[in-house]
Amino acid sequence: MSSYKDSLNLPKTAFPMKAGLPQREPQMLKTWLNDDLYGKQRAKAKGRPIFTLHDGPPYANGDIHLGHAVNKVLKDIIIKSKNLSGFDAPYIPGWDCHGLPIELQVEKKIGKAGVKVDAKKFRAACREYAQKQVNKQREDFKRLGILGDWDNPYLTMNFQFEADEIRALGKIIQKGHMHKGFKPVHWCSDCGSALAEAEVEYKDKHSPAIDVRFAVLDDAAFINACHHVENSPGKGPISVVIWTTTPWTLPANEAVALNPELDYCLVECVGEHGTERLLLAEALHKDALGRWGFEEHRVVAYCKGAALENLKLQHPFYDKQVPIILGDHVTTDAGTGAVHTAPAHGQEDYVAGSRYHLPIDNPVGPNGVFIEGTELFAGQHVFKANDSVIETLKLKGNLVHAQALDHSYPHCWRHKTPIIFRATPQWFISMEQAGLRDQANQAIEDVDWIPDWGKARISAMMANRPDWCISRQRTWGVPIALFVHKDTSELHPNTSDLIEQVAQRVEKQGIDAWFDLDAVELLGADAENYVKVSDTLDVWFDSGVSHFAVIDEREELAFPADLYLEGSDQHRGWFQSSLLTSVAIKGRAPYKAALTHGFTVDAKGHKMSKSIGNSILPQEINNSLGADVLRLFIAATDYRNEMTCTDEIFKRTGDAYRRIRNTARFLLANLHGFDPAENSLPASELLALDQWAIARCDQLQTEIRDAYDCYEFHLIYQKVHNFCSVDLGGFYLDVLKDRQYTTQENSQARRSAQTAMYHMMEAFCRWIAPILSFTADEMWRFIPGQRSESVFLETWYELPQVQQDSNFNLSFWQEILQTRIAVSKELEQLRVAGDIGSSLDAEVNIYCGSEIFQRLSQLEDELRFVLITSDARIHKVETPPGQAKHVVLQNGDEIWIQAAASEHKKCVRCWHHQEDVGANGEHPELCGRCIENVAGDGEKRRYA
RNA sequence: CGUCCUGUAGUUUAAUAGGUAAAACGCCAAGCUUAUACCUUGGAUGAGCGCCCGAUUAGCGCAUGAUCCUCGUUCGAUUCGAGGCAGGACGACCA
Repeated sequence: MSSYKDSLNLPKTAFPMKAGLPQREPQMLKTWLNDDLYGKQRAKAKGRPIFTLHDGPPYANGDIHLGHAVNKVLKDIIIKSKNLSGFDAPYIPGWDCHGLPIELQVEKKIGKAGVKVDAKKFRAACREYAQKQVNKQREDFKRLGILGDWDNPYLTMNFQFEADEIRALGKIIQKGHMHKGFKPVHWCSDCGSALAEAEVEYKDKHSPAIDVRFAVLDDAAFINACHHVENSPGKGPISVVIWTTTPWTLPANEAVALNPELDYCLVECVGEHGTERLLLAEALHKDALGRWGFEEHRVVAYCKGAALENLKLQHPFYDKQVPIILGDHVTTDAGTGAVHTAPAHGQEDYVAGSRYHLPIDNPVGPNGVFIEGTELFAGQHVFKANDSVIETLKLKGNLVHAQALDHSYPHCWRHKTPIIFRATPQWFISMEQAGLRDQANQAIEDVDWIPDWGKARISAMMANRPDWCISRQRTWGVPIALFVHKDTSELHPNTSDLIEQVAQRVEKQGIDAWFDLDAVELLGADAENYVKVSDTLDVWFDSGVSHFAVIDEREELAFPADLYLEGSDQHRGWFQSSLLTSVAIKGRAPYKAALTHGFTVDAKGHKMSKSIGNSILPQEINNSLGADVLRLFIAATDYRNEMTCTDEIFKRTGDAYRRIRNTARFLLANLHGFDPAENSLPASELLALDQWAIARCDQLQTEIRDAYDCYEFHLIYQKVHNFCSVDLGGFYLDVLKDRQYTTQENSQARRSAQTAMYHMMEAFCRWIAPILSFTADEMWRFIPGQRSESVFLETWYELPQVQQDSNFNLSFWQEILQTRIAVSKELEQLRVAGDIGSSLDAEVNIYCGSEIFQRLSQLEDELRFVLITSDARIHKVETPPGQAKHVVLQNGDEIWIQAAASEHKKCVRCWHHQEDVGANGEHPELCGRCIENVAGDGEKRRYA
């Protein structure tokens, strides 16, 4: 009996069932890197149309998290699928290397620049630190199976990048987009320098809170503006009352802001100043009057804030007049609904002030002391000056009320002292000056935003954004390499040439070339009239010019990029900074399409974060399930929304992975002994079922390629997984087993099946390669036949054309499948009753009308193989026998099924129950078919 | 506080100019032992409330058939509109 087992062609393969990905992947990776797979891929793709996916540089600080993995893997899937589609799709990874977070890390180690170490040493330490971070992150990215030019990434701190960034700035100046202006920044008078947002912490502070009169100059005009006046407009001088907790900012007052929509009321009050009329927001007037404690008061008139725009007010202690302006930032949370506006001392005030073209005069010096010439307060520190201001207000009779208040206030994180807002000169890229906003809006139209709501999002941001302040007062950054006149602040007339000269030096020595530069070297005698700008560029400018410093510089990339792909936070970040610089320099967006993905969240839909402790590290998954499972998860999830990450989901993904792997393994195992060059059959000689399998593959391949082209990877996962379970496991491969195992090794019947499986394998390996990269390339080496060293050097597989025979077309097989399902249900009944075990223990009779009979009988006596029963007969009848089970198929066809255990003996070789088992004395345990296969010429199959 | 996005069985995803909401996984059971740490077949449950019981398993009854909730348009809404809830992205505010 066992001797017959040896006569079967059982599956055999060295491709392991157990993936062992955590161990196997690093080995595979080593091979890729040692063999320079990426370089070989580039060489092979040379001359094909270029597809440029330009990498957005992650910040070179800290370990990578799941979000990084999602981003990089999505990029990698696209790059790999584009290469398979016949593009030359290179991948140049990048890193963002300058900026505050690195400075802070380095400060912790060696101290603050300019205090404990000199700036040059500090920058060297930053460079070294950034490089270490890059190296670390690079290893983690590689581990995910991402193929790219890891030996030549772009770093924003590369000398060439730094030089090109300065050139890019030059171009933007040339096109007239830059201007110098003032902007209030967080300022610590103890540090004597600007603070970044991250260096500010909020604590409670004890401040004076005062209400101040701003007298109205033209009472008549004011009363006229009111929409409702009581019987009498009242008596006494009219004032607008503001409330502030920073009295020291009053010297810089340039306006009083009202909310245009808000209702204001004029209140006649009688107090120590006699009778007067005060304006304040109606919603706050009860609170305020309670605070002020007037003996008598009544409302005499009402108006909207909008009605008072541009009326002039008298400054409470200076001889100057300031306008009433309007702004939505004015609220009724506290105060009087009238906001004292000092553009030099507040972000909101600055924005409102620039809308009204108010002066931004800043009377406060870097040490927090009022500068010389400041009337009344020169030489006083601002917080000490609060009392003087209050005294002055009292003297002038313009103090309505004063009290103390505890509130949250920004403090310097180093000195723990309160900080101030102070207007300082800064460089801007103007949105209007040379029409940048309009051009950018136009450029947005020409980009394909995926998903499409990305367009609305970035448009809204573009419409609202203020001028881009590109200057920073930092150490680790690319310099704004400009010379300005020491008196006029004008740019040097030769700025364009000078920038190029500086860029050439930076190209050789890095940014230190600028900081070390003696102006005389470039300007000669003129140097004494000019100063070197010491500001650095905003790091968003760094990455924002990568289209200029990387895409234009690298010959393997093409401008504009076909695709930028980042998280949806980058609509405000990199997508925007890149768009603005590109439009400013080149007049168009740097990308044809911008694709965004969502963020990783936990089971409850909460964002993953270190502090909550709900984050899952990619390294953990690599080491437990393997990077391919992580990649499969990323592909299987619709990345446009938030991506939920839980242990259960990863476990399910692992299950799905095993299904896919094992299906491939079974295909490979059945290709044992098959050499495509020798043994494959032309499509026309394949059995009908094998032709169907190839046609089905072809159909699926079209769907998969479409899905790759639309970046809908989750559909690919669904389709491939369903194909493995439903088409292959549940049907084709199940049916094939008998033919594979029992027919002669080199028979047409078996070679036909192997030919189909071989083509299937070639195609299948490529389908999954962009996603399950390690597994696909592992598999690749087990597919028989001559082949290149990696699937990543290939393009999509061209499946042989099978003719769609009208008798055996897809709908025919659909009907067979339906019949099979119906028969299975009947067999299950027998199984439950204990009549049969395996389906081969049974035989079925199918009764039907003549039309269906015509179709089903096409398979002749091979129908039993499709049904995996020992016998299957079709009967054309008018009235079926009563005990047959009536079934209506999906297409509406009616059949009647009768199934029963076979009464014949079981052939020990093929397990079919046949009448002729034992008929041959030499092989008493075999059926006739097996005897033919063991001792004769071999059985013939035509259909299945 | 503003702009934008998302919400379908336990899980991941489908679907419909507005027309029966589907698949796979998971779960339970069986079969096979010629894919064997695999594979096949079948099945149930998918939302609530109540009853029975010492408790479990099971059983019974009512209502109802998985598109976040509520309204609206419609013969008909998962789909269109409005409002809410929850989560997310980005920003603003704290005078």
